[in-house]
Amino acid sequence: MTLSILARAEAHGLRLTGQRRIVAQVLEDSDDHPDVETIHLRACAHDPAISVATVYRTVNLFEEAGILERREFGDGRARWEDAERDHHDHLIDMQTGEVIEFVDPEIEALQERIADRLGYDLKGHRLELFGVKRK
Amino acid sequence: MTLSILARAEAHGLRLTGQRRIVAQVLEDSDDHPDVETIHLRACAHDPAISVATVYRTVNLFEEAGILERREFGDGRARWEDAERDHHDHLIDMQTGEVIEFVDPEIEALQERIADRLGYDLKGHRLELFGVKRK
DNA sequence: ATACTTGCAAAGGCTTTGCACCCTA
DNA sequence: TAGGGTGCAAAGCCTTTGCAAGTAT
Repeated sequence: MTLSILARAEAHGLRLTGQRRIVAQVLEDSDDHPDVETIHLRACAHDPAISVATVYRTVNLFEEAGILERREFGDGRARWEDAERDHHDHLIDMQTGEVIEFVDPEIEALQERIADRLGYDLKGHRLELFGVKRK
Repeated sequence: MTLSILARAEAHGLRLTGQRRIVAQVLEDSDDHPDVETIHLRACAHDPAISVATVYRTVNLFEEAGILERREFGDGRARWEDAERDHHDHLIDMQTGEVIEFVDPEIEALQERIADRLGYDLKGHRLELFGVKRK
């Protein structure tokens, strides 16, 4: 079972303000990897008064609590997603910025093996493949 | 055989100014993944008058020419390295920012297979594993 | 009631760019 | 010489932060 973002925030003892509930809901409803600007835009649909600063503070807070994960796809801004989503990796189209999610069973094993070889712990690991779509 | 950065710049018809020669030399001599600030610092050892703006313009120019490759390790600034270095991947310590280079033959095959499956061309591909060192 | 949160606007860090001057080919 | 390059400082973007006012517990 997986608790909702809000439930996990509460479990972490975080204060549940109206703004945090909204940001949590927005990310709960997102299947993509929204940046702060996008999250803010979606949050404004619930409460037009919410500020970008609060969105920044909330996602950072949730990240520290292990509720969200920050992604960097090379376009200079952070993307966010629920840390409890099923593990998957990303393929980024360096020309269009498009993000493809995929799962490959071998990658799981490979990542562990490499981390092991190098003495690293890949909890919360990610794989990023950068490429361009074939014509 | 692999031409020097400077030789490749010349081959691309780029104008070889004093500043570009220096930036090329600095990167030729670098075994790490310097950011612009670091490149500028090293360049100043050759010519204290070189400006950061020129370093930015030069690395971007060299990237467009396929001479250098830009890396993003999640710390908000770009790192640069010779595009002709032997292919390798990176493991980034998310706590210290340390960058480990490594090569794994299976990754080569895996990357190709995944790219193939997804219809992508991974020329100039990269793998980034994010983790923290085991205690 | 108190400690924490928010909005606003200013500031920070990295990168790009306009402009006048300078230099390579 | 002519077209491109450089330095400087200003501006752009994304993100963080100081402060006064507001709010969850």
